[in-house]
Amino acid sequence: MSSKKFSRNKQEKIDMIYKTFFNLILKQGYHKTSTNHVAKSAKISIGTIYKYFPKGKEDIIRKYFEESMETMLDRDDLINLNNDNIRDFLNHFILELFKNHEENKGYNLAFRSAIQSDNTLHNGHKEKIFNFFKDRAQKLRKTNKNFKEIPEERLIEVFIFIYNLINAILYHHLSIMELFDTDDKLIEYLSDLVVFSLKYLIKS
Amino acid sequence: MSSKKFSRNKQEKIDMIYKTFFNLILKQGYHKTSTNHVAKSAKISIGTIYKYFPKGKEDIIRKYFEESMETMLDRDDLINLNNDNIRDFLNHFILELFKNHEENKGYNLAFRSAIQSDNTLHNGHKEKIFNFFKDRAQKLRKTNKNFKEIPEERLIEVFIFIYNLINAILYHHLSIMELFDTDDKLIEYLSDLVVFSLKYLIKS
Amino acid sequence: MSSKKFSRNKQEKIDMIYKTFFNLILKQGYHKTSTNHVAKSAKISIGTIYKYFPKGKEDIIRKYFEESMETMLDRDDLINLNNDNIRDFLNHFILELFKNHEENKGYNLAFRSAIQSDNTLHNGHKEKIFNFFKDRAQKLRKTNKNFKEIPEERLIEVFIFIYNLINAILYHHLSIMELFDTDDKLIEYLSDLVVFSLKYLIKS
Amino acid sequence: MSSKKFSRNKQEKIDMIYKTFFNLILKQGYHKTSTNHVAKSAKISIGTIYKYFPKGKEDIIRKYFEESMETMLDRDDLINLNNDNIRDFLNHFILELFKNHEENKGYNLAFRSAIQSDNTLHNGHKEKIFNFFKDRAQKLRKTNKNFKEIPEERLIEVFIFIYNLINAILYHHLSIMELFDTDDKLIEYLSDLVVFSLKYLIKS
DNA sequence: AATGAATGAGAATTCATTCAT
DNA sequence: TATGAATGAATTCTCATTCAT
Repeated sequence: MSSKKFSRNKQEKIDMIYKTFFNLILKQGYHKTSTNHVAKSAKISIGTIYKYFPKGKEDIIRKYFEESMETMLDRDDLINLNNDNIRDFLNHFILELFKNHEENKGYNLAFRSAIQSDNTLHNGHKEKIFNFFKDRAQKLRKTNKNFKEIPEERLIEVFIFIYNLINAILYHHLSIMELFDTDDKLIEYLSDLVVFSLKYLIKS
Repeated sequence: MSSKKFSRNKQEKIDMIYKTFFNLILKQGYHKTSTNHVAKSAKISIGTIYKYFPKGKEDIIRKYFEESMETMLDRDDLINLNNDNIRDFLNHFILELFKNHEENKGYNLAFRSAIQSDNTLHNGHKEKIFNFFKDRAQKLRKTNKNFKEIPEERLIEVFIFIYNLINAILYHHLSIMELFDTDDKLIEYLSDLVVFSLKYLIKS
Repeated sequence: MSSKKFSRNKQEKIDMIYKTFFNLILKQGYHKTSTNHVAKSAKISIGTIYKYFPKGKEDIIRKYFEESMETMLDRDDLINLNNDNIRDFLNHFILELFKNHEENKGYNLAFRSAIQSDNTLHNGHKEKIFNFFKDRAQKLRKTNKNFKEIPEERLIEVFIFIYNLINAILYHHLSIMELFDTDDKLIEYLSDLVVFSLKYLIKS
Repeated sequence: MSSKKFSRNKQEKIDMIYKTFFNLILKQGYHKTSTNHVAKSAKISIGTIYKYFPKGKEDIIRKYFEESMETMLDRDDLINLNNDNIRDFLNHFILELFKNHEENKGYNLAFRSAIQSDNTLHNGHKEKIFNFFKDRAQKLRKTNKNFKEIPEERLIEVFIFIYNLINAILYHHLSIMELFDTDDKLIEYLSDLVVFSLKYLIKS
């Protein structure tokens, strides 16, 4: 019971650190946000931050990313993909990315901001994405005739491109949200865009 | 001749600073690249860097950006736009962005990397883009019937979106270049993509 | 006890910084005394100096000055001033200045040295002196007939002049101390000097 | 003829350097005034400044001081001093100091400002003053009965004190000028003050 | 476990001084 | 002689990280 309480406090603190850190990055940019500043803003001692995140800033981002990737991407939707529901899958995938964007706008922007100034982080991220889609591509080529014809490497590249394209549109300079009346129209546009793009990418 | 040599040295030094700075950013990320490090790598004294760029890193990026924006965007292509050559204009515009990307891949990536960690710079950049397209939108609405019907603000937003979309694809996580056999195919894809997108954006 | 030790260490460090800084200024002059040099001499890390004095040298002097002004001037001697004890008051005031000079010779000289090379500091100092004597002048004019006749502004100016005169003699080029056999004779001289001067200043 | 013109240009430049340097010190304080800044303000190249003043700032002040000391103090007034005209001599001496102050207010303040932050300069100054009054004291003790009784060292000290007292009043925090209606009254006050002070100093 | 004072390497920036032209 | 570009040591200041309490 007491350990439960403790662990809730611990998680609360960790969440507080995430929240404060990413808020500060949004306000000031990554390299102007210091761990000491985070500690002061979050009213948590700098010692505690280093207890939970021994490597400091890098650790905060890496751990947040690991948690959020698990939440966002670690599902088995792709496995059941077949000829008939490619469009459904895409809609579903894009919707997930979009929902994640809406819910974690600040966090994700901060993450991207951080990744840009830290090559280690950037490469870790790329590797993670690559492995994720490599796994999915392999499964797809085993279970789906259409995909068997596409070389594995190409399939991975295409998936990554789609993933990046959607993210780029959602995050890049932030101007897109205001261009569509409703979220549904945006989702529709993005799905159509991906289908449109796939034709070029798969065949070329 | 002696004065010529002087001025050549000056520009050579400035170019050397740009080159070294952006190379280092590409290698190490923005916030790990210090002015002193640039000086040492470029074999130029730190004093010289601060002579030409009194505010340090920020100035290097800002000045490079100003120069490259002028080179890249400051032309009058849009003025001659009429009903018949929208597609030509788009092709031309995308080609320019693409050529700029090819020639200045390192510089531009570094610039984007830097912009992500510096909000002042980021806002300056956004403002510059906005003003550029505001000017173009106003000219277009005066000379072209089709555009007159679109509100100025919307037109600016759409242009910015297109600009960002292309840049996002060209720069975002770097995976696109390997997906197309030839540059022409990439350009074709991008043009088609923009035309495809415009339908959604203008009407919505 | 542990908290006591903490706070004692803190004040000890601050005092050590003051002591070292002013000693170095006395030896080398203000602008040749760097914060790093102070840190090294005081065997305190440069970070600690900036923790307690975030604006560096300027802060050290300003804070010391604020503390010493409070110690030296922030008393209510002037309030009880009446017709009969002007001479006593003067003796007392001069004695205070003199004691302060004796005890803090190094600090005060350093402060004056610093003030000469820093206009911001100088103006802050002048303002502080002015406000101090403005307050005293206002109180005096309310409670003392003789002073009521002297315009407030004039009274402030005269007080400041007296204050500066004494300080100038005590600090300016350091030659006075050796001219008098005993401190009492010096104090007597200074008091007589002020009384002598007041005749000129009040009437003119 | 051409050499004459040159030498006038040279002196003009030197005067321009003095003027600019001391004006900048008055505005910004000594240690914030850089030689490069002087060069830019005076529209004289930094190379030229170092031609005339090879040791930089220190040299500018030292040379100006040497010139101004010669102008101000290098006269034989004291030699003819006798019993009857001590008061006249004092008036004359004070008037000289006062005139110098009026004419070179900026220069002198700057000089004092500079001296405070540079111990070499300060010591040089003290030595110069000491030697000047040593010379005068020796002459006086040879020619004047009254002074013979005062030990040479003491006489020098008293002279220096008087000199410093007047200067302190004239320069110290600048508040005196506004306290007297006319210059004559100020001079009178200063003379009386010195006579008043001498009684204490000579006898003690 | 939690705290936050303390550390010091390293980044940004200045400025006296030199030297090629 | 005059110039001012170039230099780099020295300075100010920041911030990730440690460790005694």
